[in-house]
Amino acid sequence: MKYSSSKENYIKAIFHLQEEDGIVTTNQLAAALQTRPASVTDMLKKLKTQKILLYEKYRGFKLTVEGRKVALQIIRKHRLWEFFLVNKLNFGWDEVHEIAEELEHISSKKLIDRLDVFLEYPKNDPHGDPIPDSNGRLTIAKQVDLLNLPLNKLAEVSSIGDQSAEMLELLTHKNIQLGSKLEIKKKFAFDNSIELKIKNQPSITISEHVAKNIFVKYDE
Amino acid sequence: MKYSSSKENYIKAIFHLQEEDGIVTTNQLAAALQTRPASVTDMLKKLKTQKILLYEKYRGFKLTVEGRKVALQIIRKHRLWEFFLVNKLNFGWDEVHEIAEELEHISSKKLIDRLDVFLEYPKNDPHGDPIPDSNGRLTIAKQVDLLNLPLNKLAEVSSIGDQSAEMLELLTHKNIQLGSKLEIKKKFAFDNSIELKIKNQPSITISEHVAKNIFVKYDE
DNA sequence: AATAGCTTTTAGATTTGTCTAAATTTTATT
DNA sequence: AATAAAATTTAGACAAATCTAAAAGCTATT
Repeated sequence: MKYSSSKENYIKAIFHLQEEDGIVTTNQLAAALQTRPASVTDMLKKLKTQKILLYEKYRGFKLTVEGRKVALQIIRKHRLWEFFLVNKLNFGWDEVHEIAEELEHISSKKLIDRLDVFLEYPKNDPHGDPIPDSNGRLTIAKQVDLLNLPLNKLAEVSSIGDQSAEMLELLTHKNIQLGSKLEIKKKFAFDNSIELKIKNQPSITISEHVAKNIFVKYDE
Repeated sequence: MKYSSSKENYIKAIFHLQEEDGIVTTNQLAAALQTRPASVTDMLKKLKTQKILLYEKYRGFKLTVEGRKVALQIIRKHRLWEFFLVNKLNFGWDEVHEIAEELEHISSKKLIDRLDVFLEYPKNDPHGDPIPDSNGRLTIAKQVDLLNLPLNKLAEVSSIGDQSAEMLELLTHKNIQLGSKLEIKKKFAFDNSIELKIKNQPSITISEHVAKNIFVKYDE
């Protein structure tokens, strides 16, 4: 089934608020969507007839199983596009949200699955949020800093602790970015420095201080 | 200024019909957009007040300079996205049109210019149609077959004459695709075979028969 | 348990883009 | 030049998404 951009925005907003607060209210939703409570009520009724939502007036609402599925597909698209914008088109992670808000409404499922392949199945978007897979499943991957990543375990850079200009300079120089796939080849007990290999790149060495500030995710 | 998807579709359709037939009629436009003549009239009035269109009822209409500019930006987006879909996401050139119809309405100009950089400024979309540049200019590039491309002149594959399975197999094997940038390194007078170098790839040799069926564009 | 103060919903409009059916204008044909 | 045929426009409606103002329903406090 296809939904209008507007409906998709409601579905996504309800999903996010539900995650955070458990219960979502009309006023909250109106605030999140920058619209009026009356408009929200109108839309809730429509979503109810489309079985996206369980809704009884004055008594609250929440997404159905189907509604959650739709929400996760939209979130998948949003986050994959964000990853694309940052890692392929060199946008800064602070400037991609708005563009992804538009791109997430492009309907082709095939497009998004091909994009996923092209991007090599990233696990997290540039803000570190997890990307649902093709079936809408959110893999709960472990997030650890590089000091705690087991040897030879393939992992993906998911967030950076220290975002100072100095740290970013270092990361740029070593060509480490969000989404980089890497594994640790050696840990030196002497100074806790680490030798690691990023996919398609020669091995590099980083200090304990740097390793502490790079967080990665991996399966299992 | 921003225009709705619907308006953009009208603007683009008028531009294309104008190119082909010189004069565009209400009925033609209705047919092209799969809508009714009455709806077209309604929209023409709106486009007129927005100065996209010169329009006098019953007497015809055509795009203003501004309208043509808008049209070219939409076409630029459409064709760049098509190129992306075929060359990066491995879609067939016959399955990209519909997806590009959606993508062309994404508004960010910065996005499209970055995409252009990422794709290395392709001159033609997968159907061989020229891609307007960032300023909306359509470079009228020469299109010639490989036999007639001057030595050491950088050119871009823009269309394929013989689209048989055998030809496509050969092109796939030699890694020649629409959009490939290449130059001719040597022409052998003996059998008219050609040695050419595709960007980032080792040199290859092709026969006269193949060369005759590969069309390229280049500047000047 | 009454009521004041929120929250939510309804009623009635508005905008955008579309439609049908009827009217108008242009054009083509006799 | 008159009229038949075709093209175009108008008039009036409708669906989607939104709004304002007013009504209705909750809930919290006395």
